[in-house]
Amino acid sequence: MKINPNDAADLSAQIAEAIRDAIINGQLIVDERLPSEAELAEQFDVSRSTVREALKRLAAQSLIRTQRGAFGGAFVNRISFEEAHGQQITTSTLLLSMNAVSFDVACDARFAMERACAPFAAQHRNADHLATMRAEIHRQSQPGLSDESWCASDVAFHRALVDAADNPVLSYQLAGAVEAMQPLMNMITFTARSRERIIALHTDITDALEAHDSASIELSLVELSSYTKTLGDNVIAAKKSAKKKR
Amino acid sequence: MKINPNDAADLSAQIAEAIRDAIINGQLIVDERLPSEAELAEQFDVSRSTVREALKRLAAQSLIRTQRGAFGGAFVNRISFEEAHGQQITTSTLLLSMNAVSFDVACDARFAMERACAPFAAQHRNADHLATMRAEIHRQSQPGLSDESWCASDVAFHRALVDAADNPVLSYQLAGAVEAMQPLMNMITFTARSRERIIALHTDITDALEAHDSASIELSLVELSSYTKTLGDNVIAAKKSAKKKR
DNA sequence: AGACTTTTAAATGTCTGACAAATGAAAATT
DNA sequence: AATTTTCATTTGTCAGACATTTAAAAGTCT
Repeated sequence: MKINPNDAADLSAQIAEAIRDAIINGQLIVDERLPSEAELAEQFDVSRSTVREALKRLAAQSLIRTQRGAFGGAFVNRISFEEAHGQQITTSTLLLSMNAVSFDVACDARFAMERACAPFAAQHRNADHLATMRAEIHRQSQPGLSDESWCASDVAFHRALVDAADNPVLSYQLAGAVEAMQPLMNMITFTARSRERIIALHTDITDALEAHDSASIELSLVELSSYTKTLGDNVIAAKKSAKKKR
Repeated sequence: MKINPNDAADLSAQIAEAIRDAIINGQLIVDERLPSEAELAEQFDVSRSTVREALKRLAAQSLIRTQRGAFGGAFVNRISFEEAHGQQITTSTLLLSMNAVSFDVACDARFAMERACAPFAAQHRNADHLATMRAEIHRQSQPGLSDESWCASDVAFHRALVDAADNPVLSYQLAGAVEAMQPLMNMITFTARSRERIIALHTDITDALEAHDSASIELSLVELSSYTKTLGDNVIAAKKSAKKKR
């Protein structure tokens, strides 16, 4: 593990990169203990503070975890789906909000990926998934449901659909996409009529899932996507006309 | 922006979280300058080193960038698709390698997501995409191509297909999944016969893309997925019997 | 001998103070 | 007016100190 003196970057960034590379290409394995900060400082010929800054960078990416005390230190961390998921949400949310990603583009991506789950969900769904989805549909039909609760229930519904695919990699990717969309979805105020329409599609999806009918799930998702985009476009149009009036 | 004294976590982690939250919920906007390290140290009532460790955590997630000199400082960073993509590859690669994700599960996820792109790719593909894909197919047909070059060309082919969808969000998600799969794909040694079969499917996909025939693309992708899984299973079976013999 | 307590060494977490290096604004010079 | 120099500000790095945590090791008691 060497650092390149020609590299213009900060020492702490270079050291972090060197250790990161060692982890990625397997020179450091899961749960292996890194040398102590003092030893690393000596190895890289830098001060302990510089090593610490490098380690904090790695900790921020869940690549290592640290433990205080004797026999403590920095250990290569087995990154969990949950941790990865949390990071993905942060990144994706900011990516969408900072890069002026249009509602349509985000919506297309989200429903397309969800559609990718359909065949597996149709195959692996069990009674629990169906029960969760029907419970959420029931909650969604409740009159007087706040917009916030409606959205939360919507997420729970789709999350159950994704989880039905029984593929942790898909769940991780999808859950990230769905959650990152939330701030955009929150712009929409769901009227009673639009809720009714969405509930009908949710019911179709659940029925199709129960019948192991992947094609029908996909069809309903496409419809749901296009309907959601229509709602989004209306919000944008309303904003524009409000601006004009002003 | 306050830190919670009851929180058991390190001060630098708490401070990083406080600033991260401020960025996510819009209290700090893109390109806004954060207070200097000395000022932050005073605000949070900690030393400058602690603040610096917090800032390095944020820098590792591309949430801020720093600049030296007068009028320098830490600025909220507009995270680019490229940066996010890089982070996703690191995370996804480690996730797969560290959590004993089976080849089948990863393969399912990868091709399912790629399949999600098909309708958009069929709609938005242009001559450049087709040319890239045909060029990669041509490279793949070259005899004596190393396994490494074969894999690189395979990635380039699929990347072109994904990019044809003309949806940056999908591209970012997919490219991550495809690249994260690489270490697993590298376990496979592609025989001349298996290459031939894959090239045939690549050709089918490209033809279907040219014909705007989304359904055919999806069909070929499903076949490609199942064929790739077969190859993977063979490798695993071969390993197992080799172990037994030993 | 075994269970409990105390000590101790090692490691991370935090603080202080210092200097180096970079950088853009302002002042001085040509 | 253009160029150069100075200067204040800010991050990057270093050295050294102390606090806190932790588990092993040593000691003590029953």
